[in-house]
Amino acid sequence: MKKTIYDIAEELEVAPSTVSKALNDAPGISKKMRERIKKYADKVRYFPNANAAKLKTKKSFSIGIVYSENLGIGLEHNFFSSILQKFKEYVESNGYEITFVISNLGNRKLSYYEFCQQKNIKGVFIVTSVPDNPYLKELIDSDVACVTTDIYFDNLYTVISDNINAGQKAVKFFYEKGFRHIAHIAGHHYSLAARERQEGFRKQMNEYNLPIRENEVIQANTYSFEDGYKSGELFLKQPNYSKAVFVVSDQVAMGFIKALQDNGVKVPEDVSVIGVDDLPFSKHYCPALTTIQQDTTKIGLTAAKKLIDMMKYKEANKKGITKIPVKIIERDSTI
Amino acid sequence: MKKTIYDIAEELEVAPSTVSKALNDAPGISKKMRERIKKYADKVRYFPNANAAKLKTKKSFSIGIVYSENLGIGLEHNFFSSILQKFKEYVESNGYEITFVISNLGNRKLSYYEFCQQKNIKGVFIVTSVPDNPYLKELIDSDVACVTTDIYFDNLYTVISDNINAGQKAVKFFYEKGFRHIAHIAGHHYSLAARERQEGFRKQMNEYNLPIRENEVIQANTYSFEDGYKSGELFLKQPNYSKAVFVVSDQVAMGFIKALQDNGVKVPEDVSVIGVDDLPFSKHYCPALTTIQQDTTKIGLTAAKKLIDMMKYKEANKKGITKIPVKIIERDSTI
DNA sequence: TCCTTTACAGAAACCGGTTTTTATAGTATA
DNA sequence: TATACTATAAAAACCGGTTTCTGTAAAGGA
Repeated sequence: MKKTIYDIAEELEVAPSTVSKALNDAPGISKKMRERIKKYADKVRYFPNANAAKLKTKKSFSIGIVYSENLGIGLEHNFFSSILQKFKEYVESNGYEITFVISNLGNRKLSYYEFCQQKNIKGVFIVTSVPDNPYLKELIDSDVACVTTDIYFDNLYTVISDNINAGQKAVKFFYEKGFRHIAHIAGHHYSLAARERQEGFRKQMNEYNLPIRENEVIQANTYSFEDGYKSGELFLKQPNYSKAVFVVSDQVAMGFIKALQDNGVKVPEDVSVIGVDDLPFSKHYCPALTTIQQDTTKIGLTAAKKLIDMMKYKEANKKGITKIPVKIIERDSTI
Repeated sequence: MKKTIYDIAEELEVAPSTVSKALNDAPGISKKMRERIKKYADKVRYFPNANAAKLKTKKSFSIGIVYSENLGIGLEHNFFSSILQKFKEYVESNGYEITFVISNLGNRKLSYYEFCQQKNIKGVFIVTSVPDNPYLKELIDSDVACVTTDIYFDNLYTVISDNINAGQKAVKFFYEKGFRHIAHIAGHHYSLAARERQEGFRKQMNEYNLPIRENEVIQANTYSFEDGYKSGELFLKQPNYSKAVFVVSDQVAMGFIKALQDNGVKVPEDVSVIGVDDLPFSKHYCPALTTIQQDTTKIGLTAAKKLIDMMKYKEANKKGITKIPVKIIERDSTI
């Protein structure tokens, strides 16, 4: 049977409170007593009942993950899962555990905030590209520390790739290769990242005084291969299309390239394509994708550190933004 | 401030125990009283403190995930993460939540079993391909219900693809296309799935009385693209190599194919290749991969159902195996 | 009509910790 | 030496539920 603090106390012939204080390094205990108790507790591999402790202290070492699955991709989404993986590693190595914040627990419906209240969760990492959940606002406005990625909210700390710079870097890259006409396959406007990438694209085009052909700014409705393919077909219909294309993401870029290939247009010989992400698979695509790499390791780590700070030191600023630099990975989809 | 059961009791001028009984549908309460209390609790959005409840009842709606990250891939591993995703969806829709079982919590080292003890976790899903963790055995031998995938243990319930059949299906597929020489890129022997796929391969070859050229059973050390590439180079060195190759996984198959392509050997014109998995990217590879699809949805769901059963009904058999059927997806890497 | 059940609600104990309060030494101060 | 202070350990209260025990009024049976 599992030992309680009372067992320890009895076996050592001391008071339960003494045991508690000894194990928690609380004051009011002699060094000798503390060591005796610690040694014994170690020997019998005593572990405190977390529920009892949390009931009293209202503290918990849990960090919530709000992982929206609106698109049905969830953990299979490579970009998010790799951020989450790094996040998880960091917080776990700091003694926290992660819990998915869900909206039905033990057959009762509850909001994200209520879930956190119930579990004494003081900090959450919001990982979603679709900020349309009604529960989200309630959570953000509460006293729960929140960090997010890929979306902005007022009063919320965001860790995100420098997407504007991503757009700029893509244009710069093409410009330096001598291209003067550059097309853009954009993402849906509900995606912040997509909007910013387009913004960066436009900014840098203007900087270089390059004309933007609006018919060559084509919007892909989702981040999918299929919508990339469609955008490729649409692109080919444009008269005298550009020879350089900046695509909002690698996944879309792959579909886009496939459409070109299926229509006899060669990449990179006829058209150069650059994507964004650097998914594990991007380097194995044919052609291997030139892309603007998102640093998922750094995003996950930064988010984790920030969140733990916010939870530890109440005074840490609860809003703001950290932009994670991106870099170009040149491969074979560009000349 | 969050309401407690005492607040409710006071406001309704009844005893706390009465409130508890009413909300839990426990006997000994009149219908009228029960409804009055429930209605009021609903109105003020009362939610019980989970820690207090768990402290007393020792029940929890947590399911542990032992997610081994020895290879540093963790959640980014597509096959596992997609199983996990389905598992998660199912258990969550049944009112459970998932918790990652970790070995340091709040700065204390503890074994998987101790973690579960502490958190009152009664069931875990073990997702790992490398069963070398010393903590694992302790957990499996304990009273915690365990379900796993992709590894076998005595006294443990396993949900796994029918890998032997996968090997057989691959050989059959080639045989029916007229191939009589079939090579196999095998996985490392520590992987159960890899061993079984090879077993199926050999079994079916024997069935057809086809000779197995042992020099064409090449072992890839890991499931990586890179090792696939290496095995491709090695394969090409074999004199008069076969025109049909069954590769242990899609990832390895992609590397394998790349090696052939880089050496001027065309797939499928010169060599037909079939993999196993059907990763999200497999259909986008060039050539699109013919593969034996693992049904991750069914694996995840089956594991979830089984585990919940085991937790609910103690008598449910704790060991056994469910083999999930696989099916061939024919694409462009085979003639 | 009187006694025994039964139904229901309240009181109290309990889960296993933590924290506050109290008691008792031993030590310092006057 | 008497008193005040400190350090330490025990006792008790508490966190917020659940469960058991108790008491009482109404219903049922003789």
